[in-house]
Amino acid sequence: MRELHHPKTNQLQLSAVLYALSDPTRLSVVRRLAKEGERACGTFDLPATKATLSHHFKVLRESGITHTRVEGIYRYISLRAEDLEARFPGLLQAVLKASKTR
Amino acid sequence: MRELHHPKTNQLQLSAVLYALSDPTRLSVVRRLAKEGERACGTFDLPATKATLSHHFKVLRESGITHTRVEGIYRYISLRAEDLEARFPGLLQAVLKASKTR
DNA sequence: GAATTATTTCGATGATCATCTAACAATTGA
DNA sequence: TCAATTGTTAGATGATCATCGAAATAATTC
Repeated sequence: MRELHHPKTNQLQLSAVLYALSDPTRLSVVRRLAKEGERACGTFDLPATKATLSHHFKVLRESGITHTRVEGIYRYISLRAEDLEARFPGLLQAVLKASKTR
Repeated sequence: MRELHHPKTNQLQLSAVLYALSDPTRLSVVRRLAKEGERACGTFDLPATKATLSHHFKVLRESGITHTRVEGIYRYISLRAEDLEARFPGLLQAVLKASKTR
């Protein structure tokens, strides 16, 4: 298995995080993770092909918003909520709250 | 003078706001406005041509982050801090705070 | 080992973006 | 009216992006 790259908490870039969150599909993923916790890649019901979703998961992971855990045939994605809170206090909660007011 | 378009507070789109803030040049503008208040377009000391800055000011205005006031030969830009707080509570403050930790 | 399942990667496409120069528009002051 | 100042707009360019289908990778099961 290839090693998956996860940036360290103190290396997270605000611009990259904001950019990642600015895409509606990726924000949907983040919301789902916040509400329901860790999920396998294939369990998001979103209007995009698996190739497109894989791309979005990569953007989220490389920006430091999510963590991907490989287990057998699956890849489980989770929010790096504590890391985000440590690096950018209040940001994730504000975005999640804002994302509810459509 | 042309009328400048400013979206209403309840129409602000989270995606557009996050996207606008994800650009380092635009974030610099927002930080300056937050710290020093209303400024004319030409008084930002940023490494870009006036055409490029004008583009960034437009993105900020159309996302609802800033307000542009025309006065004579100048255009004064200010943060719509109250509107942002009303629509997306805590978001601006979290971003501003995060932008200090390089 | 072959088939199945989950996901990534490759290669392509059309769209959007930041950036620039140059031209334009609007206001003010001489 | 002319010149100077401030800022926008037009048009172009190269880069990046979201998206897709198809091929590839990796793990599991038969």
